[in-house]
Amino acid sequence: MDPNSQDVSSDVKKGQGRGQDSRPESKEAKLPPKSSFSEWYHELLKAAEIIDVRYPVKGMCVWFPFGFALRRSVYGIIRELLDPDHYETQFPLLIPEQEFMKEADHIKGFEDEVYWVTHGGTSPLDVKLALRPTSETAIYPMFKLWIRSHADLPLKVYQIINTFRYETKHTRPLIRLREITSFKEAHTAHATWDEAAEQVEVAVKRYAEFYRRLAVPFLESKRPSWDKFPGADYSIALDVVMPDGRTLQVGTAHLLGTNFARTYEITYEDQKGEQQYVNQSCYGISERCIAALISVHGDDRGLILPWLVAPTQVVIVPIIFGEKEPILEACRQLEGALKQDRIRVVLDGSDERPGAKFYKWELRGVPIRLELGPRDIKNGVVTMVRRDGVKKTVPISDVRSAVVKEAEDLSAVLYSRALELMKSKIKDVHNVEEAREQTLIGVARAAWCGSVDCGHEMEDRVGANLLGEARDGQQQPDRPCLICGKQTFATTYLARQY
RNA sequence: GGGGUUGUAGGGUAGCCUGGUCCAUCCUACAGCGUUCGGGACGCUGUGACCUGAGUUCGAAUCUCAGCAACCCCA
Repeated sequence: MDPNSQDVSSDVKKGQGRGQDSRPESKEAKLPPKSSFSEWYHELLKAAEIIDVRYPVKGMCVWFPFGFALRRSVYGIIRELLDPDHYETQFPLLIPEQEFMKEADHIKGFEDEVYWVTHGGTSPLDVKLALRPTSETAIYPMFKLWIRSHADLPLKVYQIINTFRYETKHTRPLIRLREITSFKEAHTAHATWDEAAEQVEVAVKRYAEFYRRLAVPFLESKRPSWDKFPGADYSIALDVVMPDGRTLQVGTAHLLGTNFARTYEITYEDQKGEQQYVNQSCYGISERCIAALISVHGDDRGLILPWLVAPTQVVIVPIIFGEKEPILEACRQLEGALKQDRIRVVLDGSDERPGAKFYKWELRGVPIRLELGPRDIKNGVVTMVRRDGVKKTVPISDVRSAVVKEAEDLSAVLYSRALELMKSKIKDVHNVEEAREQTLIGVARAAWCGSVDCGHEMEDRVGANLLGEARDGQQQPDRPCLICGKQTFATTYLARQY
């Protein structure tokens, strides 16, 4: 007897009764559809065991082991991209008040969001200590000590650490947190402004490569002056368009010039023997990159992870009929072969039924599933199913190469699908009314003369934020600024932001 | 910043309006045993909860206040 049909009939009966019996189709807590993005997102983080939001402090979450494994492989890419010319370091969490309060613009940007340590045990501290909301004020006093001459430049360091911000807006797991657990911040010092500015470009290129490997397309803008990093000359930002049309800032690079160097007296002796201020840049990525990764690729069934970062890249599901051992043995051999290629493979030998395993591993985004049953063994083949649904039968002798090829194809498919989706959510607009409508469902691209007044007015009248001057758009012909009508070739993105 | 909603086993819920029937309902999960296994198996047995604190009351999951936490909407 098919248990499903049993269930359906009992539901029909009960369905006419009260709401309590509304456990229809879903035998198990299923994911809400991705079209209900917010619910889907929260449910997926829990169901796929990325983040446990139940920790009893607002805005602070726990990484599940699976989520942490994902974090590890994602941040492994960042390390790989930075390590050739950056040193990884670590600076303290606590910053003394005097250091923190030195840079006026910087303080103004963060003062309402800083947690303060005021006591050691029961004794009040003489010097209050700030929990870093970001580490400029921890790092730069040390830069002053480390940098003596032009031979010490350029200096490039990064650290992957937690930061704390007392967010007053609603917190969201991975997106808006009071403890950012995975802030990768890089800090560089250079002899000249131009070199520092060039470093900002290098940083953006590295980040572009990073997101390319995650198969996540993004927008690149120069933030408007009122939205730049506190203490920066300018800021470049990357934004991902989320499924609901809002944008998520997933990376920033700031040109600090000599602003901090003057405050912290970071100088070097140039070739003529004169003291000069260094020029600095800094750039950061946080766990928002994982929020973007999850949100862009996932579907109604759960995560879809690119091969490169999937904690489990291949799952082998034995299909057992009758004799158990020969089938398991064949699976173990397959597992061993894949492990030789350093593929992250799991043989699911639990006594759940195959269907249940399929759903479970799909939820976790495993890119490739291999099924091995008596029929396959008899024919000398393996059934291979890609996470996006493509199903094939391959000779067991070819499995290793076939897996690698499918993995590459899947990444390519993910990227092009994500890119198409992003493009479909961006539209050129020619007046405020169009902009307002478009930003309800996606991103608007509009002409902006670049003046602060027009910018603010545009934000007010459209009811969305200016992401800033688009740096990745195709050259636009001159068009009239949405507000003042002045001809300009500059383009800005407008969006509702997370 | 403003407004709203909510907090009952690991997850989802019923009960709350109208206090006693509740050592709290159902689904799921989990543990043990057995039969199973090509898309969410079944049977039997078992485990597990009223957010925290104060108050009202003979009596509080239920009413009041405060705290903590979560979600939604608007700026």
